[in-house]
Amino acid sequence: MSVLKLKYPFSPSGFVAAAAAISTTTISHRFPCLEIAPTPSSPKPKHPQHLLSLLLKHPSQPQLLQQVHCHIITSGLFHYPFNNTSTCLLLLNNVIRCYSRGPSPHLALHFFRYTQHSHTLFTYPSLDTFSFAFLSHASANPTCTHFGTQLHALVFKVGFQFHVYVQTGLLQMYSSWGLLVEAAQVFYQMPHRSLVTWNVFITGLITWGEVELALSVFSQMSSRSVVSWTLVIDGYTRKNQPMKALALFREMIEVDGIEPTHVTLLTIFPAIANIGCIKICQSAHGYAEKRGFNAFDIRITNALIDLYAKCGCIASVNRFLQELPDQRKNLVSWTSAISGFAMNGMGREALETFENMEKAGLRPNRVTFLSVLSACSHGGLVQEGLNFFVKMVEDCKLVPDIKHYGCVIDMLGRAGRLEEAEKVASQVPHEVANAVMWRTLLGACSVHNNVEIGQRVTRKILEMERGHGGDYVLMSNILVGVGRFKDAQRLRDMIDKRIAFKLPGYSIV
DNA sequence: TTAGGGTTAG
Repeated sequence: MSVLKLKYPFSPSGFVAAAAAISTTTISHRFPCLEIAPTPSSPKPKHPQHLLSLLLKHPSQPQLLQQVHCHIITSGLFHYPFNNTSTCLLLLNNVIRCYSRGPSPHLALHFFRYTQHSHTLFTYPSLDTFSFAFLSHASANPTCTHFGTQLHALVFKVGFQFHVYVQTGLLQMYSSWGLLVEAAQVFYQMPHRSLVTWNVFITGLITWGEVELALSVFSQMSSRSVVSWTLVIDGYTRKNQPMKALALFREMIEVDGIEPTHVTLLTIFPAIANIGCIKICQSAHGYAEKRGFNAFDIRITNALIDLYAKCGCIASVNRFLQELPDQRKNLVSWTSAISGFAMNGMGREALETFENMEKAGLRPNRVTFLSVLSACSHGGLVQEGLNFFVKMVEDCKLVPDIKHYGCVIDMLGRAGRLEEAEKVASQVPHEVANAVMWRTLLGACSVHNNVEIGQRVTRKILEMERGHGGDYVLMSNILVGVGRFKDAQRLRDMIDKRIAFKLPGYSIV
């Protein structure tokens, strides 16, 4: 279950021992920081209250945050014995918090290392519970395991091992690393847990695929919020168990009397799409409409466009496009409609929608191009598709990923232009090429009975993956198509020898 | 202070 190993064995005593092993001097040695002390040439430090006000007013402006960070360091602000050190601590905490919520949370750790310098006012004993909660939030990614582990040790050293916010932060940190055993240890050793603590633990379990465990934890909660319900519903949606997700959704409303939020609806829609039942889709739409969700929230409307398309009801997609004013439509609205036309084989309508989107002044992104390429592929619009690929790269300067290449290969392959498809596949950058891309081409070789390319492609696939039984079956079918029955049988025999797996197909219709 | 997913190849 765990993907990473703790440096110290988990147990409170283990951490206390680890904490004891890390003395003050060791900490500053491990956190080398800038040796900056105020000099006559240093800029005059602004009052910490001023910097704090700026941060609180604009908490999500990365440039401002970095300027405050820079000013604190270059002015040596934390070296001055200000009277009101609590303001300085507030400033320090808010810098860490803003970094932890932004795109570069590791910068919070760089900043923290600076404050660990022996000449600053803030060495770890003066930090408060807020500092530790924000620091563990900033460490919640797998690149920060070394720092986070030491942070846990520090928590023991300063005596916050029973503080709900601090421990919830550590729980989230371990969960984000996939260290669910350690997360469980933190969770079960907490004498008091908040609702958020439970939800953080459930989130961690679901993120790493432990949905049944998550449900078990969920069932132990004395009171559950809509967030708790949404989390487990989402877990079952992701696990491809849409009926279970729907059953939980109903139970939430009928048994616990909890009203869904927009997030709950956004979670339940993919489950309904997975079932593909238009009746349930209409019922969910009616529910959202009645509660006023889609009148105000474009995300709900976009998700409904996607849902109707996945249930095969393209008339409703058209109705949304007509009734939704262009001012309300955003890129996701247009892209969802294009993707909907694509998956329903309506290439021309997808292209027309793309044109309308551009007329409305929106610039396509990579997902839009992927949808339109898929539309061209399914609609047999090869030249148009190739033009779109060129437009994406040359006009819009977007770098294609494996899915875009996959679409182009599929498009050429379906049209029987196998040599060109093979050429594109062989030119895909090595670092992004995958077996799926070659498998797409092998499917096209099977449709067009091309043994020569089929054999080359099969070799390519087997160099990458050997356990996918469908590849042997496809190639074997190609050989049967040209009467090479013995070769076909030999390939089928390889499925057993190489322990490849092929789930037999079935139909309930 | 801490929690929950709008669109993405085959």
